[in-house]
Amino acid sequence: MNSEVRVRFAPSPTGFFHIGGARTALFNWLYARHRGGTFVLRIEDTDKKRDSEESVRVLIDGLKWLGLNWDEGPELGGSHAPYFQSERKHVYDHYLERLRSCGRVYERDGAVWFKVSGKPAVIRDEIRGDVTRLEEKDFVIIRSDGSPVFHFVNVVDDIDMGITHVIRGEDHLSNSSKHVEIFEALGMPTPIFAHIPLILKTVGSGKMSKRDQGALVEDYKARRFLPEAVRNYLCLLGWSPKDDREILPIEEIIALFELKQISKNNARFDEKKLAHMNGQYLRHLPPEAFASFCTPVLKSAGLISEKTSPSYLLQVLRACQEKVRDVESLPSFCAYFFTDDFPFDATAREKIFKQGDPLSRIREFLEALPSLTDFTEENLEALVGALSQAHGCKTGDYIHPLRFAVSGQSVGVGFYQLFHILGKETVMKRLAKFVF
RNA sequence: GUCCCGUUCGUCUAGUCCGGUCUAGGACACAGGAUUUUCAUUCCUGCAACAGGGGUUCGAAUCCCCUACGGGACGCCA
Repeated sequence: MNSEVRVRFAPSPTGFFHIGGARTALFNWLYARHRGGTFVLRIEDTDKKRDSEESVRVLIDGLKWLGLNWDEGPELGGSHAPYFQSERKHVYDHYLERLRSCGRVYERDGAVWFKVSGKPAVIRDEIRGDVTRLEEKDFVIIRSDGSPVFHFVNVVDDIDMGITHVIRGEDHLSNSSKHVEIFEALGMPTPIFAHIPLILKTVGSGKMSKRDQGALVEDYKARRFLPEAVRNYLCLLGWSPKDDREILPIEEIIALFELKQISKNNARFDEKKLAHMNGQYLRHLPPEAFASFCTPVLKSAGLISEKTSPSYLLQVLRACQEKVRDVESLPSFCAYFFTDDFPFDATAREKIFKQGDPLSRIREFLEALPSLTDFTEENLEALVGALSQAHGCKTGDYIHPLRFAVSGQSVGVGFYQLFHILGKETVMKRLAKFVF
C-alpha cells in the first residue's frame, strides 16, 4: 500500500508567471513538504499556438526564485518522464484506446468526443466538501488536428503520474465534473481535490489577470522584492496560521499547512501589504545579507564601482537598512553618499526656505565646525544642541537645512549618522558650496 | 441564461466543524500622538465588520431556509 502524497503544479507556458499560478504552486509545494511527499512540475504545453521555450523559462525562473523546488519535472527528470505534455503523445494514445474499447468515445467532425454518463459527478474536495455536479454535454478530448485537449491529458497524466491530490484554482471546480467522468470511465479512483480560492483584482471586479498591476512574479523579481517576503505574503492569501502571526519562517508554515484550513472565499490582492512585508523582511535581514542583496542594485545604478571602499559601503547600507522600504528606490535614497552630483528635491527646498533663516543656521554650524575635534555622532549632537541654545532656536532649525544642503533631501538616514558617515571633509565642502 | 462556489472592519484574516468564554481578536491601509531631528524606520492611540430577512434555541457570527450581492465555469484555451 503506497500512501505517499504526490501533488503537481501543471502550468501552461503562456509567457508570464501569474501570481495566482505562483500561489497554486506554493500551496502544492507546501502540502508536499508538509506530508513528506513528492512535488511534480508538469508543463502543459498542448496549445501549440502559444507555447514557447522562453515561456517555460519564465515559469522555471519564477519557481526557483520563490524557492519552490520540484522533485520531478523539467531539468531533473524523474520516474514518470517526460514532463512536457508535448512529448507524451504515446501515453495519451494508450489511454484513448482504453476509452475507445469501453465505448466512451466517438468521432464527429474529425474530432474525438467523450460521451458523458448522464450521472452527477461527485468531486471530493478537501476545502469545500463533496461537490456534486452534472456534466450534461459530451465534450472534445482530441481536436480534429489530432492534438489532445486539456481535460483529457490532465486526467491521463494525473493517473499516469500517480497524483494523489489535485490542488488548483477554483476556476477549475466546474471543470472537475468532466475530469471525474474521465477518471471513472477509465476505472480509476479520483484523486482528492482541493480547489483554492482565486485572487481578485486590487480594485474593480473579477479575478486578477496578467494585465493587472502587480500580477506577475517576474515583476517582483525585477523590482528587487525579497522572494521570501513575496512567498510569505502569498501564503497568507487563503491560509493563515490561526494565531495572530503573519510573518513566519517557511519551515513553520510547512509544519502547520493543512488543506482543510484553506479559506473558501476569494482574496483581493493588496500590494501595500506585500510592500509592508517586504520592508519588514528587508529590515530584519542580517546586515551582510542586506548588503550583498543591495550591492548589485547600486552597481547597476552606477553609484558604486570596484573602487568603492567596502567598509564605507557597508556603513552606508547599514544606515539605510534601518529605514528602507524597498530596494527598488534605494539608489535614489542614498545616491548622495556616493556622488557630489546629486539632485536637490524641489519640494524639500521649498519646505526648508519657507520659514526661518536656513542659510544663517548653516553658516553658524560651519563656523563652529573647526572646534569639533572628533566628528562623532555624539559630538555632532552636542554641537547642534549648543548652537540651538546659543541662538535661541530649535535643533530642527539646524538639522533640516543641514540635511538638505548635504543630501538634497528632507528625508533619509538618521541625521547625525548621515554626517558621521559622510565625514567632516565632505560635509564642509558641501555646506560651503551650498551657502556661498 | 444554466450550473457550481462563496459572503466577519476599506483590504487580508481569527472565531463557524463541537451555539454561551465575542461589549468579535490581529495585520495592512487611514487618522492622531511619541521618539525635546526629518520619516520611508520604531512605539502608542484611534477609526472600522458578523450582507438582509425568516426560522430552530433559554441563548446564533456560529445550525437550517429564502433573498440579495460577489466570484467562477459553461471553447476543437488551459
